[in-house]
Amino acid sequence: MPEGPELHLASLYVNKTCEGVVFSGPVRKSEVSKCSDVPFTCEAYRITATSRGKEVKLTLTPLKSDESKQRAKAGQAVQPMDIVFRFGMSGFFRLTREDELPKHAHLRFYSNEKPCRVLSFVDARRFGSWQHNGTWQAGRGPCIMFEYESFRENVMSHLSDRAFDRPICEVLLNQKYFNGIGNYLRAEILFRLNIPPFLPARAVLENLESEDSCENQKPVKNEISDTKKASARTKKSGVKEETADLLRLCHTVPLEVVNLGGKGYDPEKADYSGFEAWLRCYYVDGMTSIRDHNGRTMWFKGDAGPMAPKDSKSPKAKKRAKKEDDHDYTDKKKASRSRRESTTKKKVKQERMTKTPKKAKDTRLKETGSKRKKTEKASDVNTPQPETRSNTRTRKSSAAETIAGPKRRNVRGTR
DNA sequence: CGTCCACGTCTAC
DNA sequence: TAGACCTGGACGG
Repeated sequence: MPEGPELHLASLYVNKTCEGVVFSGPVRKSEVSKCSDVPFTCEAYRITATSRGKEVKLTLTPLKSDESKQRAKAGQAVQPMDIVFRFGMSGFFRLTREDELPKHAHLRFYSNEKPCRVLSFVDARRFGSWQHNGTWQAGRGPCIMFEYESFRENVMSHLSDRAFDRPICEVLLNQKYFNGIGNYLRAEILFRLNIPPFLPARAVLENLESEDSCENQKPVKNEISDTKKASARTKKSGVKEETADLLRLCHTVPLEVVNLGGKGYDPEKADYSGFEAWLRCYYVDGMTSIRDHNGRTMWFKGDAGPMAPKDSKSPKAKKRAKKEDDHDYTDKKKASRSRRESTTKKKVKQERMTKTPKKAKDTRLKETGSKRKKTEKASDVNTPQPETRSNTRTRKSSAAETIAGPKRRNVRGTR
């Protein structure tokens, strides 16, 4: 879930699903999580959420009652508490019944309902984190989506910062200036403007206005617009996109994802196809990809630009699958695209660009030998898990999803 | 089975 | 500027 739009969608999800829900008791943490315990307990409290860039803040608000003194005495919270979350690569929130806790539910808030429900912070890879009594992380810039003017000002007034010595695609991941932009957004944004990703950032930015020249057109807003959208579609890349500059697209492109109304980037979910169809560049068949200086895959089309890594390594063009898992709240199915499929063309390109494909940082360790670490893993959730898939793993690729499942994607040049 | 890859930070040499 | 931190899906043998 984790770029600006997904974080914001997560906050909307919490506000929507937890509206009117009364939570009760202590906040509970999984055994495996290394994040701090959250010292909050209360007979009755509510949960609301806000987002800023790549962070979400939950506010736990105790309900009023006459006996606040007694409560305070009993160690119960009286004051609200804020908890600030970062999602890492895999974090999200989910409200479920207590007997259906998701795997990797590392922080949990229990309702006082009859069949109890639980709001969980779920994070398979555990790169996410939280901080109680937290504030927005110092050093992160204004939100690209909801603090647009100050975001823009913050960039334009700091162009002398050495941070802008780097290629534009790498600077776009600098959260001090682009709080909310992540790997798919940088690709989509640069693609819209046809900007070679490895142009020097300062050169790309220095001629932009400090104030948005498109000011009149106002932010994209959460307009669940009516019917005019259809026509706007047809003449896409009309005025708007052509006059919009890079900084403005850092604002509008993420808001497009919010307005898609799904979950954003989340291949596991049923409504991923809407997001997938929205992507024009990232992971799209026919586009080029190389690794930037930090080992992150940059997707683009055409010229890479002068600051491209010399020995440039292009990652293997892998395919991606969406699995049909349907336990979703909104089941709006769509025909799944088959856009990232054939790799034939890319292979040729790879041959040219690839020297020694460096391994993903992510995985390098395992392979370089270091044997298995000690940690005999405790169950992720301290709730007993029905350990259905023990070591007798069956390849499950054939059941459930054959109908419209992954097979589709592999359609090669059948055109 | 093993390898590669993934929406992101962090901190240590 | 490398690693470290993690799990799991897709794919290849």
